[in-house]
Amino acid sequence: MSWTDERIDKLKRLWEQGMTASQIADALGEGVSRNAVIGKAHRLGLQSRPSPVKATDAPSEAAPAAAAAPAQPPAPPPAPPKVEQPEPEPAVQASQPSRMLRPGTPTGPVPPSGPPAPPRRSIPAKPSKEIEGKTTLLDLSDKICKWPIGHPGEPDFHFCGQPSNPGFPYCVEHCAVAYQAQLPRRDRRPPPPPYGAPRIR
DNA sequence: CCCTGATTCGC
DNA sequence: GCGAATCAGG
Repeated sequence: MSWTDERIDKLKRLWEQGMTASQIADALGEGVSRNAVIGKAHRLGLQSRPSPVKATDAPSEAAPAAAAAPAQPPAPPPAPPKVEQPEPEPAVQASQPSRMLRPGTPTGPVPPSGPPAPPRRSIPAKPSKEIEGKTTLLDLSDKICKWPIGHPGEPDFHFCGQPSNPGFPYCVEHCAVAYQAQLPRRDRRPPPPPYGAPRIR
């Protein structure tokens, strides 16, 4: 397949929107590889994005040096999984599964001392939600609606937290928002995907 | 293993 | 110009 203006345009938009090369690749359709996307993106002079590999660092010997501070984490907001066209909705999402949602190394309580901790009860270590009243990153599971409320970085950013629609990352309510085929508004079926709805892929 | 983007190089 | 193969880090 060739790079028509149309496809190039789509590539640009999606790339700048923060989609990964492979996501863009299969968004562009069959016969487009991740490499093709990356190659084209580079040839187009699109802004390179944080790569896992950034070698080309040749410090001779003494080279501790403070690593550059990551001003902005490389997690721009891809939109929630629409079935078809992107549409300005909650333009925020916890996109990739565990990889991106991973809270990172537990910086938590440091077990300092020798004596083995006696079995504590009475305080189930599950403060965040019950106390905060908000569903945070740490509360998420496959049973919890991960629909973002607010925007990442904002102080009160949290997640919906309702029981998720089994098989879906969101509750029924938000599934209805997230999964919308681009159909004429007339015959757009109002009800959200029911249990066991076929997964789109 | 999976993923990521970057680069190379034959076509 | 294109993209598979390869590289290299997460």
